[in-house]
Amino acid sequence: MKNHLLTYGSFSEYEIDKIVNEYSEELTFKKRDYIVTAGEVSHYQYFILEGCMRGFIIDYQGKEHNIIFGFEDFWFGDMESFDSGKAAIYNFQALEPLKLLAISKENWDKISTEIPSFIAYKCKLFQNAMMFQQMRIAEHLTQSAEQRYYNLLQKYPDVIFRISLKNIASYLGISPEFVSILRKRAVQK
Amino acid sequence: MKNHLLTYGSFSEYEIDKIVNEYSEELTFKKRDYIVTAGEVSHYQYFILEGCMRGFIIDYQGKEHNIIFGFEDFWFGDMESFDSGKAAIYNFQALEPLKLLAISKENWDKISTEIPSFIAYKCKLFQNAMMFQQMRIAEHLTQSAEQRYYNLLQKYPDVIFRISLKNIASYLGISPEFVSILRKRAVQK
DNA sequence: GTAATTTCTTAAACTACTTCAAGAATTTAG
DNA sequence: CTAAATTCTTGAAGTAGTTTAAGAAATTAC
Repeated sequence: MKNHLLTYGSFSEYEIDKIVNEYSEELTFKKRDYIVTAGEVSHYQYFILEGCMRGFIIDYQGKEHNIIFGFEDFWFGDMESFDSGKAAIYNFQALEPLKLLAISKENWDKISTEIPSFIAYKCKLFQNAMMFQQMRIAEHLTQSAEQRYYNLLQKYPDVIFRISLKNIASYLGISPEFVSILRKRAVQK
Repeated sequence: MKNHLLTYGSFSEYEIDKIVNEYSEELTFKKRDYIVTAGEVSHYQYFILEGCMRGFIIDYQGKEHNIIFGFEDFWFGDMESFDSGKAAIYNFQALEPLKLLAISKENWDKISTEIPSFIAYKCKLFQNAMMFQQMRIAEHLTQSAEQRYYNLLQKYPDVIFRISLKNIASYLGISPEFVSILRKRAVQK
């Protein structure tokens, strides 16, 4: 996390130490464990030290839809629940054994007041997240399922080794069967 | 804009005055005018005082896809171009006669250093934008075209009076012809 | 190490939505 | 006020992607 803080923000050694060692706690989860469950209130923000996870939403039919994947050096959490104290709408689940740093709402607020440059850091992260999501919407509007699949593989070639076809399909908004067909097509070419 | 600054940030009268009167310039655009053109560098962030606009992207076939609409009290701009100085990828075009406040990169940076609480304000805005986009992705993954259309009408009933069917269709990622069919269906019920 | 569970593949039938085309209605421009 | 341009509607034909079902392959669990 130290590297990440230094890359996206400007902190003193002392401040970094405070954030990482005083205000964060290290947590581990097994594969398939839930870090955040929709319907429950989430009081933490999480930073991935090791492993990967998915964030998903459950629709009115009970189907799961992946909204996001997170790998090393990635912040996540149900921001809305964290801020408002209302029930989370997203689920976050470990796809590999996960090692996280967790910061409670209480400590998060302390950091924000005690370390002014943390706000600029947050700002940068939200901005990046916003631009990322906007690009993802653009991709949904401009590309076919097939194009979205190849686009993902090209942008994140290693994803395929860590995320199951089923989860990739869900993230892209395609049925797993159709991804299977696309794979076959690619082989035949 | 003053109201918006006070709602989402905490500023003194003096600071607000400085932002609005010293660092912003008022611009007007006619309907169909481009505020930002993809391919050109954009050095401004814009705040809508009156009117509405669309942000869109052009795909490899030359087709336009609406990414966003903005009404009164809305900030917009090609954030990526503004930040990096590279060419914008989004177009922004007036859908009604537009009255804007524009803040140049230079002044934007001045505000950020001279008025510390502006960063927290920005942070809040980016966070809201991020959550909004995330919800939009969730809607694309969980809902059919028909559901997305009704969902939009329910959430923003007045949109229909200000935005053409064609532009609504583009925003939802549906063909205008199909929206026409949906409208007919709704009337028949 | 074996049974149980989950993931992936394949194929056939289906459908939500698109594309194309052409006319009607509305808006814009001079 | 009229012509030109754009937007909206309707219908018919087409297709990208879904659904269902069932077996094969891989992974998980004890």
